[in-house]
Amino acid sequence: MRADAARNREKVLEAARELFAAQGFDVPLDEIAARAGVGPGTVYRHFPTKQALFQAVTEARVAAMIESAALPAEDPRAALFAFLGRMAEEASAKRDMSDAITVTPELRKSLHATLGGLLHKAQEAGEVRTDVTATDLVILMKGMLQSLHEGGNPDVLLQIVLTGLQSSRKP
Amino acid sequence: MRADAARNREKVLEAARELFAAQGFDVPLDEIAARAGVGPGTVYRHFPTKQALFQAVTEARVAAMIESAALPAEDPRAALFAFLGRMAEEASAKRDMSDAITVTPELRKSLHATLGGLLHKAQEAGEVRTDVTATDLVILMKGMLQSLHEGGNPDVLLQIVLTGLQSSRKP
DNA sequence: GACGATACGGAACGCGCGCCCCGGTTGGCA
DNA sequence: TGCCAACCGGGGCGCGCGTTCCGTATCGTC
Repeated sequence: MRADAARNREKVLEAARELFAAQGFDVPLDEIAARAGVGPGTVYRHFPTKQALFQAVTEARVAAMIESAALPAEDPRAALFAFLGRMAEEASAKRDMSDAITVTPELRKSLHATLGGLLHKAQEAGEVRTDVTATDLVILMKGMLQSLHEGGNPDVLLQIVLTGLQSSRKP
Repeated sequence: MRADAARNREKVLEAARELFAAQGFDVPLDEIAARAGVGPGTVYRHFPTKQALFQAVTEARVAAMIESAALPAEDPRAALFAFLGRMAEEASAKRDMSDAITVTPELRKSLHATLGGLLHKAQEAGEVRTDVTATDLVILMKGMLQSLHEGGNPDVLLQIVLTGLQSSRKP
């Protein structure tokens, strides 16, 4: 690959990172190109489609999140809740996290699998209500993450969901 | 107004009711016109804009929901939860309920006011966590209502939110 | 320094959709 | 029954956006 090609590819990725994070998947591709200081055609030389560019930007962050979930094997409930908290944190800072679940089937599947594992362990330990499925959880989180961009208080919303997930053991 | 004009207006409303309910606000207006058996121009003779048609379809249902919230003055927590349940029920049957919050500022304000009243009473009674605002609740509900259309189990999702809303009184 | 391959920019295309306009038609009053 | 106003249908416009195409510029090699 030619030197300037590599440079432009990096400029495009940089611009895409910023704009996807600020405005989500819906940002026009021409805007990304303009910010990168290149033409739209150049973007398409490096990425076959807008979705591919989006995936290139988001999949690393999602992968990092998922990896971080595998580390601590202590309390299953804490592990699940920490992961959900991490998701909320990421999503309230960058608008593309919630879109990633919708736009890219691969990322959605990865998240589904990870959440499913954490959820199952927490349920086996009797810490989380057993009528929730991994699919429910992904969907609920997607809704909540989107809510974060509309002015909802992140801490409160997350707390509501986390509290609601816990098993209702009658005192 | 001429007789056939009134008839067409009703046919448009009927088609709009069905299609907005099935597909949400994003359904093309031409599709509504086709289903009503009229041309797009006819739709615009009766409603100045697509949004106006949407509002004409949804505002009656929202108003009915809001009225039903004023009736029972018993347990404040039950009143709030019943209303949220009603919202969830309506939204899982008709896809336009969640869009109504987004698209029509008036309806959003009505809902905000109603939810605010119910929430405040329930909070005063110590039944609901006090760090939640009416805005948070509207936003959270909107996210949850949208989640209902993506395969989430309505009962479970609603239960999670309702449980999470309750005051955490340590047993 | 020249030449071929590679990459660039941006104009242009196709498409979908909200919205408008106009020639033809229909309803209801005199 | 005839006439005018109201109304209808649908073709068309404007716009935004993803994507493609091509003439031109640039890189790297001989």
